[in-house]
Parts: sequence; C-alpha cells; structure tokens
Amino acid sequence: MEKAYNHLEVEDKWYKEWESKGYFKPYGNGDPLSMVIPPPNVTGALHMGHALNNTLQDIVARFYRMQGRKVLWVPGTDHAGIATQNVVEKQLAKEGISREELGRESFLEKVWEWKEKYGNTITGQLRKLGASVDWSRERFTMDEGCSSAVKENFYRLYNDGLIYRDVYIVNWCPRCHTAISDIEVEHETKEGHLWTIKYPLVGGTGKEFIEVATTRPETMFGDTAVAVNQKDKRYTKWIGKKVLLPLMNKEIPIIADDHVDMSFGTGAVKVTPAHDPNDYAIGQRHNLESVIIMDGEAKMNDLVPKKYQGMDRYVCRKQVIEDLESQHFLTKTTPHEHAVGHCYRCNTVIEPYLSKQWFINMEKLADAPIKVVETGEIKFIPSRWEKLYFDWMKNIRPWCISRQIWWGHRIPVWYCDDCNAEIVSKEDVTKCSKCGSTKIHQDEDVLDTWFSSALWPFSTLGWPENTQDLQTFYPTEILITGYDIITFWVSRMITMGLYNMKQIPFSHVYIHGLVRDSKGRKMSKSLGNVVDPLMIIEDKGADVLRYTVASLVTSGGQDIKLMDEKLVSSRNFLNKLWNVSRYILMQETETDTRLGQTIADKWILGELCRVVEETENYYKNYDYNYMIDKIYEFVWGEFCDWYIEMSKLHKAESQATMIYVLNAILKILHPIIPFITEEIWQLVKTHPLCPKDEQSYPSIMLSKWPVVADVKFDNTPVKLFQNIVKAVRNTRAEINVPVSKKGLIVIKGKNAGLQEYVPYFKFLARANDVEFSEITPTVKYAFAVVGDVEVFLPLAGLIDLDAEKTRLDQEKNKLVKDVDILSKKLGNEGFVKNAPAAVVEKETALLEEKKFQLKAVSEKLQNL
RNA sequence: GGGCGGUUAGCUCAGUUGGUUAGAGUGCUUGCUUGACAUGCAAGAGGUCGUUGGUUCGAUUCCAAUACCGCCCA
Repeated sequence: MEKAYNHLEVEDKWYKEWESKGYFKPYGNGDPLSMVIPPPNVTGALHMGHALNNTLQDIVARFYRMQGRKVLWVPGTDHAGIATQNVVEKQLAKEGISREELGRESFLEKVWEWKEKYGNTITGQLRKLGASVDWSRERFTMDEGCSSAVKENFYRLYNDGLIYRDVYIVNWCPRCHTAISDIEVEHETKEGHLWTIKYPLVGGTGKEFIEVATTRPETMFGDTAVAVNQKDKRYTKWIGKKVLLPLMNKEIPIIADDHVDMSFGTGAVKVTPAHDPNDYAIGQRHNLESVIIMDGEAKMNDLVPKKYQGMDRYVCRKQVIEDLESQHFLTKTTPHEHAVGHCYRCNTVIEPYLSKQWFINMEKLADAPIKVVETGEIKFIPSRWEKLYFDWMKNIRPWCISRQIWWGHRIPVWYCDDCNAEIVSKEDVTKCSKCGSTKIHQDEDVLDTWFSSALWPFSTLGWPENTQDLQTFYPTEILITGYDIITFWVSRMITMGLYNMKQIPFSHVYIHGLVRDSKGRKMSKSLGNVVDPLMIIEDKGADVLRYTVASLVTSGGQDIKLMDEKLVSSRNFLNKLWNVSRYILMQETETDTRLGQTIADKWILGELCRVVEETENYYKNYDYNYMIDKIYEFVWGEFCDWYIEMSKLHKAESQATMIYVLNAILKILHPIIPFITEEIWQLVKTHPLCPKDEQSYPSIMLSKWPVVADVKFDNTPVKLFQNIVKAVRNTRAEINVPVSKKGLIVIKGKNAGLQEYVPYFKFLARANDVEFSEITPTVKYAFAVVGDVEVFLPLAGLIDLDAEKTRLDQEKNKLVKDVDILSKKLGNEGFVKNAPAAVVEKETALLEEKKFQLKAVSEKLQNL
C-alpha cells in the first residue's frame, strides 16, 4: 500500500467499477427497500445542501444493502420551470434576443438544448459524491413517463372537481411574469411608510374629509371603497356616504366591515380589491368592483389618469405622494415597518394581482394526508416536524398551479373558439368534442413544477402504467429531505400519493437541517460565502466530505455549520484508518487462523462485538453523529492506541484477529466512507487469514454486514491495566523522568488478573520489570493510586521531588474534596432513604475507595 | 402577533429515561525522528451548563418565568 492515501485516483476508479458492473441496481432477493431522490434542478450545480442530503441517502442505501435488503434508490432531476426559464432567458438576452421574439416553439427548443448541455452537470457531481443510485432508472420530471403522469393526475383531479379555473387574487411576480403559489412568496420585514390621505366627502361642505392610512398610495386609482369598522363610533355617521377619490375625481362609497382594525392608522382603510388580498375579500363581501390598474410588469395601465400611465409602481408611488402633497391631500407620513412579499426565485416584490388561474382545492384532499400522519402510518423523524405539517395541512388553502411561463408541463386543457367548450384530455386535442369545430386552442399556461414533483415517488416507478417496479417498490420506505420543503414537497407527495395510489408514498420522512457557513449564515451567492462541495471533494475527497457531514448531523436535526477544522479532523481519521490497515497488511503472512489467542485479542473481539451491535442500531435510528463518535473512539482509541500496540508483542498469534477486526471495521464504516473502505477491503478480502466467504463478494458494497460472535470477556483487568499504564505515564511526565529511562513498577493491592499483563506493562509503561508486592517499598519512589491499587515507581535519582510533592498535594486536595462531597451526600438521610439502592451502594463503595486513596496519598506525602 | 429551535471549554458541538468530580473534535501548553501514521505518539491546562424561581434527597437534564440569537407562519 502507498504511504499516503490518494483519494483522487481511488474514488474515480471505484465509482466507475461499481456503476459499470451494475452494483447500484436492486440486488439479491431480500425485502425491497426503495427511496426516491429529492430531484435537484436539472440545470443546477451541486451545493452543500445536495451534498448533505445525498450523503444521508447513500448511507441509508448502502447500510440496508449490506443488511440484505433489495435496495432501489431512484435518481433524477427536476425541470425547475421558472428558474430554468430565467436562466435561458438571461442567456438569450446576452445575444439580444427575447423569448417573445423567438416564439414559444423555438424558445422551448433552446431550453431543451440547454438541458442537454448542462443537465448532466449535477448527475456527474452526484457520482463524484459516491451516490449509489440506480442510474439505469434515472428520471426527469419532463420525460415522457413523468409527463404522462402529470396529465393523468390533472385529468383525474379535474374530473373529480378538484381542479378548477377561477378569477382570484394571486401572487404575481412582475419580473417572472407569472403567478406563483402562496408558499413561493418570501416575506421580508421592510422599513416603509404609512401615508395618511384625505378623501373629501361628497355632498359635504367641502371641508369634510375621511382620512385613510396606507402603505401603498399608488394603488388608490384602484380603490372602489373606503372601509371602516361598524363599531367605530368615529365613523358611524359616515357609513353609506360617498367620498371623492383624489387625483381621480371618482366617487366611491364608505362601507362597514368587521375585519377593519380600528387601531390601525386612522381606522379607515382604502379598499383596492384588485391589488390586495384582504381588500379582495372585503370586495367579495360587499360586491365591490375590482379595478386592475397595472399591467403584467407592474406598470400603471390606462385605467389610471393619463399622467401616471406607463409608470412603474414605485415611480408612480413617488409621483402620487408628490401630487397629493401639493394638492393638500396628504396629512401625515410616518415610518412604518411591514412585511413585504418577494418572489423566491428572483426576489422581486410580489404584486397581488387579480387574474384567471387554475387551482387545486386542497382542502377537499387534506383529510387522508392528515390522518396517515396522525395514526403514525407516516412517521416524521424528528417528530416535531409533524407539527409544521399539521399546521400547513389543517389550514390549507387553494393551490394556484398555473404559471404564465413556457417551460413546463402545458396545461392539458383545450378551448373551443366556436362553442367555448373546455376540454380536458390526456391526448392532444384537434377537434372540439362538443361541436366538432377544429378552431380550438390549448391553454397557454404551464403547471407549477411542484405539481410534477408531487408525483415523483410513483411517476418514477412507472405510474400511470402498472409496472413491475411500481408493484415491487411502491410505497417507498424512506424519504430524506431538508425541513425547508416539507410544505412544498413532502405534504404534496403525501396528498397526491394517497389520491392516486390509495397508498402512502413513504413510511419514514427523515428531515435534516440546512448547511450553513462557519458563522451560521445561510450560504448565498450574494454573500459570497458558498462552500463548493466539489472543491472539498477535489481537495480532500468525497469520503472526507461525507464523513464530516455525517458527523455533524445531530438527532435533533439542527442546522449544520461547516468548518474547515472539521474537514481536517475527518481527513486525519481516514489517514489513521489507512495507516493502520497498511500496518496490518504489511506484516508477513502467518498460517495460524485461530482468533482470540491472547488477552488482547479476546478483549478487542469483545469490544468489536459491542460496537458492531451498537452501530447497527445507530444506523437504523439515523443517529449518525453519535455513531461516528463511537466508531471513532473504537477505531482510534481502542483498536489503534491500545490493541495494535499490545499486539506488537505477539504479532503472529494476533494476525488473524487483526484482520478479522479490520474487516469488520471497514464494513461498519462503508456506508459513510465507501471509497477508502472499498480500496482497503479489496486487499483484506484476499488475505489468507480473512474469513473465506468474503471472497465471494466482488465488492464491499455487496458484502454482508458483519456477524460477530458474541464474545464474553470480562474487561475489568484490561481497564485496570490501562489505567495503571496511564497513571505511570502521567507520573513520569509530571516528575520529568526522561522518556528513555526505564524503571521498575511496583503494584500493591488487589492485583488479580494483572500478572498476565506484565509484558504489556514493560512495553507500554516503560518498565524494565513489574513487581507485585504486599508491602510499600523502602526506597524513594514516585506514587500513584488507581482504584484500590497503589503504584510505586522507585526511580532512584530520577525523581524530581518538588514536582512529586506538588503532584501529590494536588491529588490530595482533590481527594479531600471528593471525600467531603460524598460524605455529605451519604450523610443526607433523604438521599439514603429515597435514592435507588444501587445508587447508594455505588456511592458508598466510591467513598470507601476515595477514603483509601486519600489515606494512601497523605501517607506518601508525609514520607516524602 | 402565533409557532419552532438554540444558549454547555477560546471555537464548533455531543450529553439517550434526573444520580459521583459534565464529554469529544479543534485550538492552546509540555515532552517525543518509539519499528503503520508528525494527517502522528504521550501528558496537561481549560466549563459556577444564558438568568431567576419551582419540583426533588439530588437538576445541564423536568416545570414556570425571563433575556438574547436564529428560523417559519400571519
């Protein structure tokens, strides 16, 4: 083996091997287990969120594959309608072409070209990460099958009366030129103003006004009423009268509505039904006219006075304020903080906009999805996310699914120009089914991308066809995703899964946190704090990235701060694993195949048995951070630091055990760090002392989870031995004994079982001999007490007496404190009476030990 | 305004049913060219567990209040 591990060469080599040999396909005859990948944006690039999400999925896939399950992990990408269209439009803009100039057909050709060119970027990057997805089943939300699923779903929902088209106020993005759904709007608190405007009373003295407060004066041209609360005494006399809209000279009524907040502003609000959702609701209740005063780009249209026509909404706002002021209609301007909705794709301020859109009546679909989570048929991990899910589902509102863009699934509805029939069809329509006219046209809009994503767990398995895959692998078992798309995606998959399949789409939803920068900030291009996972893979390897990410995932699902130090620590661990393997494999091959010949062998086999069992449970509970801690401690702390060192005294007898333990270590680590474990395992499996059946597996990823014999071994003597060695090392270091000097160790007290460890003491504690004695040595010595064993280091002439005195003094002080605390505790009647007997017993024994140690240390200090 | 999460060593974080003297990695100090590893070995220093009350024989852990930070929803 090379002295240093070369990840660049090894990782590429094994991934090619695994993929080309078809190891990612469902393997064996085990119980099927399937997962679908959260499809990344087809034109996107791998970011840390993907790296985390796919590492976690791959860990699950590889673990269960080794457990004998028939694992299918389906990969694929998402067409990301708005985002992709934006990207391609921007590209075209550089060439001075707009999509309108190009026309729908040609533009879509361009997008497909773009997809062909860049669509492999992210899938290539998933390969770099080591994802064991079945590429032969790769899907795309706009491929033929998924498109047919979308049409089928639309068709069914429409015929069940759950999809409808209606004029409604929606969130309009003036930059993307499309409606978006409620959850696609991001609210940001912004410093704005509250303007108070006088609306003069019609038929009054000319000096009577009602004052309205607004944050959006430019929408006044669309006002069709002023509303006050019925209970508001200030305005009772005004209700039913009319005011004159300034700058417009249009008469509008004053109405009473219970939803008006009397404490806000002046208590009177202007009502603009076409440009505010609350006002729209008021408008509906009072049968008010809705006047749309802007175009699709949020520029003022020809329903406003000529002066303002064509102005951008913000330019217009400025002008309106100026004009109101000069005409003495503006009475007050106060700073005001309020939430402003922004488009999640381009961050443009959303314009509430009245338009005709397609909706899904989610409320009628919500019962079953709520129930399956309530009954535990679908389990969220951690369970606290169920609350978010319930909040969302129980207050669900109509889902606006139409988008005024071109890239996406075109709505499968045709309209007859002659008889106005609305025809929904899974096949393209050329003739009106009602009147036979051929003058028909398809709906111009496309569907929300999430509409197709909602079908992903079954559309990827072949639905609406009843395929073998669908029968074998639906429902899927585990869905792994970040908490940011529980509402966007998880809830909709559950809804559509139940609606179309009459079965849940998955039983476990494992929710992880988001990856943040070292300061805890969200990674974003504008902040420039984006960590590119590919740079890490290039620099340190995918294994290092995976190990780091997995070690940072907590069971509580906290967000993850990615720090360079963590990556270095992970790399060091892999280096350790590499080197200990190299050490083991570089030994001359022995012929003795017996395991557990020495006490060291027996001890490590016992520990291995415990670790393998614990690890299996941690994997099953997604408890990766704790698991890695335990494996790290076992591999580095116990195997390398103690076992390997001890085994150097009997390399030949221990070789079989060493290989055996190494083989198991590689297997339990494989799901986390697949590449390095494969590289080493290929060497281990052909070693003559490796269990023979390993050779029947071509790859560690297809090999079986280790079955470790339940070795019963009392590790009390080993622990005592280790503690004495540590005490001796500590003592020698503190009293400045040169490392090169060896000395005698005298052990006094209960030393049952320690005789066997004499050679190890000599080797690991720099002893030239070890004596077991019942009496205290008479020569000068340094002293330590371990449990109820006294340890003497008679190092004549080498002892720094001052240092030894300081040491023992400190030790004594500590023991005095311990004895004090324990005495008080055991002197407390309440404790002795109420605490469990086992605890009292333990504390009593401990007090005895501390008393003994205190006495021993005090004596030695006096004799110094 | 409603909800959720966080606050533990210089830094980043664990802490699984309440039970001694609270752990890890990293950083720091000291000593080591020990026969796989200096990406290493050995030893060490470092915390009144955000604050205040309560329950309890006993609270980092359970309850209540409060402060600060972050996120989501309206």
